[in-house]
Amino acid sequence: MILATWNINGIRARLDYILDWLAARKPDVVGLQELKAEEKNFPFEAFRQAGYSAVIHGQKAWNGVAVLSRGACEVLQAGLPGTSPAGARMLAVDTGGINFLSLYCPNGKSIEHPDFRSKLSWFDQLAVFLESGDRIDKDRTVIVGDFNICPEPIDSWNEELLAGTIFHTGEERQRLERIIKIGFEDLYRQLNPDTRMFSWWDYRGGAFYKNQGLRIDLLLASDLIASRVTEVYTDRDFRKKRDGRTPSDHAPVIAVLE
DNA sequence: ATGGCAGAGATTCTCTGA
Repeated sequence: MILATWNINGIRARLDYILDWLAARKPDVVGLQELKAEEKNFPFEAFRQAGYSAVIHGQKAWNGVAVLSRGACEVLQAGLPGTSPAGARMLAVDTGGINFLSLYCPNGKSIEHPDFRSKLSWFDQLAVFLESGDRIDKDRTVIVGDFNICPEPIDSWNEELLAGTIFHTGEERQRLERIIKIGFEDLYRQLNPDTRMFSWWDYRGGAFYKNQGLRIDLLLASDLIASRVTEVYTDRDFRKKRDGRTPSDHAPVIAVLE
């Protein structure tokens, strides 16, 4: 079974690129983020023809999350309770016996900006939701998405330069740690304890070819599911321009389960 | 090489992203 997460930076601008990726990697369940579209503009039919059902929680212009699955999806929760002003950033479904969450966590802009405090609150609400056990069976849950936090110094291209700035603060890292302590594993780090590999590179300044990136796109899984994982990798080829098609600034991250 | 921002929305410019 192949699970994946991908911030695709605009579903309408990226559709052909995503279809190429689905054909190449054949994932079973995919969490998508940053749809930048309402449900009425989501290309359900193109995904159906590619063999995927889709459920989405969208909004106009910004944010938006979806789950693609080869099997049927039952929506467990659309939107994180208590956070509606922050936008469409969470969708939980049951598919293939797994509770699968696609998250687009708030960015926060900078530590001085009001959005930074909102970001921390959003993570607090997420922890409350997960700890409550309402709607979600924690023992068979996978949480994927763009967390907009560098978990550890190894996950940044330049911790020395960026320590204490957005994505690199103790307050953010404590929030992520609280989520993980509920009972999840960071699948990439579990299988690759010492590897520096990123999932996002800025479009600007040649950041991709200079490998100035961050690992902010994560797959978390309950211990039971984590024990079945055999391989986790960033699909770096799909951060490159392909056949003249523009990539997202994030690469897909893929986990293989036996 | 992977090449030097990009997408959406309201109007040729602003806002946002990480």
